[in-house]
Parts: sequence; C-alpha cells; structure tokens
Amino acid sequence: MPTTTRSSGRVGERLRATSKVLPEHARAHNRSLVLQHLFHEGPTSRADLARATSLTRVTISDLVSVLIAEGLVEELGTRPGQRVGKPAILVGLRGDAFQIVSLDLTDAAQMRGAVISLTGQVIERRALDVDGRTGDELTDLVARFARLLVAQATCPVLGIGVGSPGVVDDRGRVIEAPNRGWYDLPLAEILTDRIGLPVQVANDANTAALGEFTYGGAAAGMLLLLVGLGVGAGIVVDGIRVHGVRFAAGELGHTTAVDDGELCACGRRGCLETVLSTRALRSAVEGKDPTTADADLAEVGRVLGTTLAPVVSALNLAEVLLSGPADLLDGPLREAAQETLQQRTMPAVSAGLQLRMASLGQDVVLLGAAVLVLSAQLGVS
Amino acid sequence: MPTTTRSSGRVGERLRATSKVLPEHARAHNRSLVLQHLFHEGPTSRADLARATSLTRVTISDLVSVLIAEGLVEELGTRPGQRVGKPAILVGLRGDAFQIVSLDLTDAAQMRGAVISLTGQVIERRALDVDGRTGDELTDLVARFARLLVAQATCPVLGIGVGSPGVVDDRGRVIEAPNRGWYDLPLAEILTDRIGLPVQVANDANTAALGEFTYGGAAAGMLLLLVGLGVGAGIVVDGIRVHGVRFAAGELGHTTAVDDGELCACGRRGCLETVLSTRALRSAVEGKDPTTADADLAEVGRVLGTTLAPVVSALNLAEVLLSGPADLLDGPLREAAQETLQQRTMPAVSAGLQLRMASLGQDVVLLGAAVLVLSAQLGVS
DNA sequence: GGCGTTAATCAGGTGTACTAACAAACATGC
DNA sequence: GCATGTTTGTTAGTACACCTGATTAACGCC
Repeated sequence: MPTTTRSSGRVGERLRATSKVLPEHARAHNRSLVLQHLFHEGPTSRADLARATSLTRVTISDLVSVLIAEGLVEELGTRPGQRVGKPAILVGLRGDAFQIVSLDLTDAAQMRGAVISLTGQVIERRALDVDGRTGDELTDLVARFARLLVAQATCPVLGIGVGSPGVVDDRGRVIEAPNRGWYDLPLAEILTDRIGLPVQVANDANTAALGEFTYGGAAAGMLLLLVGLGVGAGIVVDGIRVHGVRFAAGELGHTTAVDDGELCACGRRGCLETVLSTRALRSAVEGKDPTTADADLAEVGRVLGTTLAPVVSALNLAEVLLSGPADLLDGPLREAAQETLQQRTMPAVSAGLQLRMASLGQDVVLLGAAVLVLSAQLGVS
Repeated sequence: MPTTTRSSGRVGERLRATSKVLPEHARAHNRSLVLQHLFHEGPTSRADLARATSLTRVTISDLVSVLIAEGLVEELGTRPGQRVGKPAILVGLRGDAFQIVSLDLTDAAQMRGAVISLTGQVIERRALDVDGRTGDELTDLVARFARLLVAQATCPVLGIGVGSPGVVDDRGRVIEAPNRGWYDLPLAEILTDRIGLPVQVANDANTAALGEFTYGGAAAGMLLLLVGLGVGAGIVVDGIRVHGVRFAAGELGHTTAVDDGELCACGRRGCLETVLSTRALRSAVEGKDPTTADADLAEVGRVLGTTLAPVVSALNLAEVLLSGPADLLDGPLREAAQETLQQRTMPAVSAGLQLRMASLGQDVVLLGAAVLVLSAQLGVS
C-alpha cells in the first residue's frame, strides 16, 4: 500500500517477518527477565525481582516456583543483615544446574572446546588436532569432539555452542568457510541430530563479540576484532548482534586497507589481512631491532585506525576490542590505532571511545559460544 | 553473576533494560501485525490475514472488529472473482482515517512541512522561512508551523513527526544541534505539550533512511547519505534503525576522508563534509569545463567509496542510497563511488551491493518523519 | 506486647488466544 | 434442481497469564 515513486518491484525479497506473539511468549519473555536479572545481579529476593521487573510479586512468585521446579533456580535462605519487616528469602541461579559445551573452531590446526558453567567458569578444557581434515571429515571430527565434551560434563548439558570461521546464517548453517571445505553445511542441524542437544552455531568473531559483551562487560555498541590467521570482526549495535543481509557482517579482513598493498590470498591487493594477520605482524617484527619493529607495528595501527574510523563514526560505537596475541597487538599498534581513531572521528564520537584489548583472552570464542546457548535456551545475554 | 577477568566496574552504565511484557502487549503486537500486513499488502480478507499471521480466524476477526470500531480499518465488500466457498470480505486500512504531520528541519534557511496520508501521499505541503532564528525563537517557530499544518489536515492527525539535524535521543530530545542553537532541548515533549498530539523527533538523516526503508523499498541493511549543507547518514541494520551509544549514529560528515585535506568548520582537516557538502561540490564544478568537473566529481566519489567501504563490509549492507542534488550526485560521483566500493570490499559483500540515488527525492525526510509516527502509533514500518 | 513494615501467598477477576462446532454463501457435478 | 464439498466468518467454551485486593508470616521498634 505504500505509494512509492519507483515501481514496487522485488518486494518479496524483504524480511519483515515479525511473527505472532501469544501470551505464552510474553510469559517466556518475563521468565527470561527473571533469569537475566539473577544472572547479572546474582541472588535476589522475590520482592526485589518484582521491583526490578515491574511485575507483581504474585507473578514473580509463580515464575520462580516454576524455575525452582525445573531446577534452574534455588532458594538460598534469608538475606543476611538486619532490616525491618519479614526477612527476604534470596533465590539464585543454580550454577550447578546445567553446563554448556562450547567449541572454538577458529584455529585451523586444532579445535578447542570446553565445558562451561552457567556463570561462565570453565569446568573442563580440551583441544584436538585437526590433522588437516576438511569437509565431511572435519564435520565428523567436530561431532566426535562435541560428544566427548558432553561426556565430560558433570551435570545436564543445556546445549552446545560453536564459533566457526566463515559465513554462518541465523539458523546455524555454514554458508561458506572456504579453508574448512564447508559450503552450505547445516552444521547446527547435523550436530543436533547426532548428539540430541540444542546446538547454536555462529561466526567465530561474532561469537567472540557476544562473549565480551556478556562476560567481559563490553558496551552495548562495540566492535571486536579477532586477529589470527585471518581477521574477522563481530559487532554489537544497540545491544544486538549484527548479522548483515547475507550474514556476512564483520567480514573486515578483506576490506582494502592499504592502497596498492601486498597481494592477498583472495587475489586482491592491500586487504586488512595482509597487514594485520598474526603472520603478517610476526613477519613485520621478526629479526628487526625494537625501534623499527615498534614503528612497523604503529604503522599497522594507523592503517587499522583509518579503516575503523568510518565504522566507529557511522555506528557511534563506545568500544573497539582487539583479541589476539597481546605481544603484537597490545603496544604500539593499539596506541597508534587509538590515536588515529581519535584524530579521524569527531569529538562527540571519539570522546567516549575506548580501544582496548579484549578481556577474556583465549577463551573469548568459547565463552561467546556459551552465550549463544544461554541466549537461545534461557533468553539470557 | 558473570565471572569477569577484569573487575566488574561500571556495570550500571549498561543498557540491558528489557521491560516486562504483558498479554496486552502481545495483543498490541498482533494488532500491529494486522495493520502492517494491510499497510504493505493492501486489502485482505480476514481468512487471509489469519493465514499470513498464523493467528486463528477467530482472533483476527476480533482484532479487525476493534480496528473497525476505531475507524482505522473498513470493510470493502466481497472480493471480486469467482471462487469456491463463501466469498471473502476484504478489509483495508482507511487511508482517510488519519493523517500525519511531518516536519523537515534539515534546511537552515527554511523549514518544510507536510500533511501526509497513511499511505504516504502528500496532501498538503508548506514551507516557512526561518529568517535566521535559532534557540527558543526557532523552537517557537517550529511549534507554530506544526500547529498550522495540523490545522490543514482534513481528518484527525495521528501524530507529528520531525526530522531534525543534530544528535537526537530516542525520546525526542535534541542533545545538540549547534547551528540551530539547540542543546538538551526536549523538543518532542515541548511540541506535545503545546499541541496536544504525540510527537516523534529523530535525526534528519536517520529519518530519511526510515523513509526509504518503508516507502522507498530499500533493503533491510542499508545506509542513506543525506547530502546538503552538511553530510549525515542514517543506517538500517537487520531491519532496525541504528541509534548508537550516544545517539550519534550516522554522524559521518566529520569523519576524516581526505588526509591533509581542507580545513573544516569543525576545526579539523579533511572531513567528509569538506568535499561532499553541496557547497563543496558546487565549488568543485563551478566554472570548470565538463571534463574537469566530471573528473573532480569522480574524485569525490572515490573518496566517498573509500570511506564507506569499511562500513559496508562491517555491516554487510545491501544498499547505499544517496539523497541530495541529483545533478551533482547522480553521475560521475555515484559511479566512481560504486566502483571504488566494489574494488575495496570482498566479493561476498560487494556482489549484492547497490549504490543508487534515494527514490523519494525531496520528500525523503518528510516521509521518514511520517514513518516515525506510523511506527510509534500503529507499530507499522 | 502492640504497631508499623516488609515478604510472600491466596482468592477472585480480566483479558487474550485457542479449539471445536456451526451457519452462510458460493462452485461443482449429477 | 439439488445434494456435495469448500471457504468464510461467527459463536461457545477452555486454558493461560497476569492483575488487584486481602491475608498470613516474620521481623524491628517503641
């Protein structure tokens, strides 16, 4: 019905599919609100939950009783400290109610995995050599690895989260991950079928961004740059992870960053990866005296700052996080990038801006994958 | 409760406030679904609405009867054409039920306004010279102008939408619009108080993006660049308008685009505005022979493409729209920008990418402001 | 020990959407 | 011409979710 100046062609392409909402969905939402509050704020009384959510105490009691019956929540006795009135009974998330299995497939040589508690503590950590496997063989290996981790869990597993390189759609299908030999692979579905647990799959850098957002205290507008063999990014805008029209959001590695730069594996020249991958960085500093090395790293930082400035401006981000080898990233590179970013963006944007190292270290992707599961199964993030 | 590696400082700053959802909110959502469908697809039978929304016919009938009682929707007789079964009764949005008043404050010299039907047709168009007014005087003028437009409406006014330059928060407070003399001005609140109608205010470029998204058939991942005396952008990602942590999303005009470029009004050098504002563009082509002028415009296009490439990559956008004087933008500039964008982004991103002129011409902001109202009052967008 | 305060529950009511069943209005086939 | 099947829209009854108001319980304070 909108009167367009242009002809109204190709309307079907659009994605306006908001589906119906029933009272039971409202219930699920409110249930998530309670879990979310317990997750972030820790043990709370029913009355405080009611105040925090602006639901009534009656409703909260009802929700809590269901959550207790499911074993997700437990009563923790009366709140310590003297106050007037009836003492409040604290209820809290049972950290030992469920565990989450996380997989990090970022590294081509070995996959990493962990069993993680609801509170983000790593219970068990494993790694498995990939031995050059790709395609279906790799899929099989991932499935076996996941099963092994599930067996390590000391309580019921809520679900399996996977951070994978490549383009992954919103239902866990790997659209393409060239150097894994994966094309249009419904990885989430395959793993669910084989293991019988809910599985969430997302791009590794996107996953890492979620990890920092939920467990690392990152801001609601942030970009995380995952630097490894390749370079990928994950973006959270207004508190929501960005997917992109073809689920390729964050693919910054092959954006041109250096005019007439080095030849990239992708066939074009001067991609960000040609200067910012760990390999490129190592070869830039290897065998050089510290001063020269630092200057080289600073130059890469300036390139990075120049590339990110338009993104930071456009989205009005509060934080840019770097994840990768600290010896290379957290020094002249980071400082130069920060300075360049400040110089190239307007004060209103750069004033509140911080460029820092990711706070979760090697576990970013694993913890982010856990968030995928938390978010899908409990509505917590 | 999340276990952070860093200390868990400044948590209160975060914005995780998702509020409770009651059954009545679910109802409102479903009601919006119906309106949304009627808005985009035109007259529909109740049974078809039920199929489209996956609600039951009973529920749809109930919702529709309420909407008819409110005068928003009307029965349009049986559907033409022979079919088996009882003939369907079409129901459609009453285009003449309400009108919307829109204000476009982009131009510093004169404000533009319109009365717009629910279907996006401009019923009445007005303009008013600003005569250099700023601050409270300008606020008064805006209020008078809005009242005048409301008086022009030929049926009840659903609300007032305003596209304003500057940084505007999500509740219609103008945080800062320097060359209007507005700082921390609760414009929406002021206008609501004086006129007694719901008022929505947003940044003009953001508003324009919404206009193209809803009435111009733009993709769910798009960036609109509004080129005038300044340069601003509006971004829609995954179907949602981007606000930014301090509501400054889209402020691309003062991002450095040219190294060691011309001095900008903001005090820094080489901002995008120094080459892409209408003034800069006109002075770049004025008095030059066509070939030189075209080359200059193409150079600006390349600068623009270079600036936008990281944004397009990071967000995996499907479209970049240019809004402004077509004689300057829609030629060598656009072509060079498109080409540069293709060259500097990876094929997976650039393949589906289109850089084109906005389709709504001078009315982008006005129509976008109407969408602000539609979205806030009816949940339609 | 009475009083006010806070916590949590009980009882009853409203709103929302569902399923099941039905009446109305048409095309079709014999 | 009339039974048959299809589609539409409505009516009646049910389940669920949250609300308000009243009630019970446990404390500090005077």
